[in-house]
Formats: sequence, structure tokens, C-alpha cells
Amino acid sequence: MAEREREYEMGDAELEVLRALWELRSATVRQVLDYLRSHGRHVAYTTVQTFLTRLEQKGVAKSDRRDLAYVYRATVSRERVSRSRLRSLLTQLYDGAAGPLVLQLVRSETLTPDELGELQKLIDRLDSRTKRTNP
Amino acid sequence: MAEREREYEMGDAELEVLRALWELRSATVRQVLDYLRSHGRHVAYTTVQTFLTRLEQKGVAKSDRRDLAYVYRATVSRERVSRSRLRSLLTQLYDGAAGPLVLQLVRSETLTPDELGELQKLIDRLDSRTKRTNP
DNA sequence: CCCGACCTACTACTTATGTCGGAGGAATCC
DNA sequence: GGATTCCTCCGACATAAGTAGTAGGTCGGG
Repeated sequence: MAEREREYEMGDAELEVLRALWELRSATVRQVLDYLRSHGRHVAYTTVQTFLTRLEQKGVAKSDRRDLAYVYRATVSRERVSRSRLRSLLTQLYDGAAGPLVLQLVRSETLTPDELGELQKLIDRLDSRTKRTNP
Repeated sequence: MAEREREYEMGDAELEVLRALWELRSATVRQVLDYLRSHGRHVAYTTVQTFLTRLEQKGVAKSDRRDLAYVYRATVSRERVSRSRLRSLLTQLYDGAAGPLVLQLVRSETLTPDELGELQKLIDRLDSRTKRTNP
């Protein structure tokens, strides 16, 4: 296998199911199915079941028998998965340098004023830290 | 297939080969192989050949017979692929909102002072534009 | 007590990806 | 001029991922 041991390895469709779990907090196969349907994604009941099983095998979800159906919930946060994927993208396309990516994002995507404010604060904090270490 | 028509669809190993093409500008199978080897990636000659062929089929590289060996070069830029992948990540994990991603990146990755400066300039520009539109 | 609605457990099939090996041709080296 | 070295062409095989059908249990109503 390509030496890469990317932490949360999963396909796009699997990720969609995981997202459903993040949204719903906890859900049965049917609930996930309904969620996906209501978001325009049409797959069979058993397909969702397969995904949930696979997600559990991969350790990113766990199930728990409730009444007659299993209830699933994610065991990893969206942030964790996101960080992992982002890091992978960074490594694969920018040799790990975040700078170019951030600039590209801010340039080509639209940030809300609030987000811009947040970002500004963050930068100020980093700036002052730099100055202090490097007067 | 999962309805998604992601522009530059390719596996990690294929991407590594494409990266080699970006670095080398143009290269034969062997040159790519050597490049990969020198970067700690060990695969068979024919494996690289397969990847190059597939990349060509996908339209992201083209070949051209030179002497006895084919010479390959990428037909898409790193930026294009990067943008596409990034957009996909954004959609998959943040419903397309760039803000959270940017904040996460700036928070968890290290930017150089130069990059921070760039970023600051960018924000200032965006800020003034916002103020002008929204006094 | 049988029906329909659900649920789980399997099995299965397809395409994409990662990885090669072997066949057969051309240039190269004593 | 036969062995060596490269190259290309093709076929192959394993695993992952996307998608789903079938078999067989359970439960609530008529």
C-alpha cells in the first residue's frame, strides 16, 4: 500500500454517512437514510447499513443496540477528520506548507466579515507573539 | 457512482506521479521512477508506467515520443488541482464555507512572518472593500 | 394467527486504485 | 552477433469503495 497511513481513511460516500452522524448526533440506519434522502442523496437502505458497518470497522463510529435497532454515533469529531484530511492535502500538494493554501483560500473564497474579524484577531495575536520573541 | 463529478479525480499514488511531472517539467517513465526513488518511494518501473498511462487517460498529462522513450508532461497546473481538491474538501466537510477552514489552518499550522504579512495585506484590502460597500 | 413493516446478517457485483510480471522490439556493448 | 539493457504493450490480481439483493428474525394489528 502507498506508505501513507492517513488516519481517517474513507471514501466520499462513507464520509457523507459520517456527516449524517455528526448532524444527527446519533441515529439508526433508517434515520441516516432519511437524512440523506432529505438532502437529495438516494441510496438503498442496505447501502447505508453497509456504510455504517464499515465506518464502525474503521473505528470512526460505534453502535449500540436500542430496542430493536442499532443506534450509531460517530466516535471522531468533524474537526479531527477535517484536520487529518487537510494535513494530507497540505502534504500532497504543498509539501506541508500552510501559507500558500491559506492565501489561496482567503483570495478565492468568500469569508464573512465575522470570519475576517476572527482572522484579524488571530493574526494580531500571532504577530505580537512574534515580536516578543523577535524584538 | 457518487454523483460528484470532481474535476481531477485520482488516487494518492497517481497524484505523486503527477507531482513528479510538475517538478521535472517533463520526464520519461524512468526519470519519474528515479525521482520517486530519490524521494524514498519504491515502486516498479511498470507501476510508474501504468500511472502515467492512467494520468494521460484522465487528461491531466500528455505524452510525446522522443527518441525511443515517451516523454510525459502535466497538462494541468498544481494550482488547478489544488483548487479543485480544496473545494471538494470544503464542500465535504464545511458545506463550502471557507472561514472555519482558514481559521483552523492559521491556528494549527505555522505560517512564516512573510506569509502572515501577506495575509494581513489581503485582509486589509478585503476590509476596506467591505467598508466602502457597507459604510 | 397471519400480514406487512422493520431490522440484521450475508453475499455479491462493479469500478477504481495500487502494483507488477512477461512478451517482444530496438539500441548498445563487448 | 549474442547478451544486456531499455522501452512499450498487455494482462493480471488484490483491496477498497459504492451499491444493492436476499434470507430470515421480530413486532404490532386485525
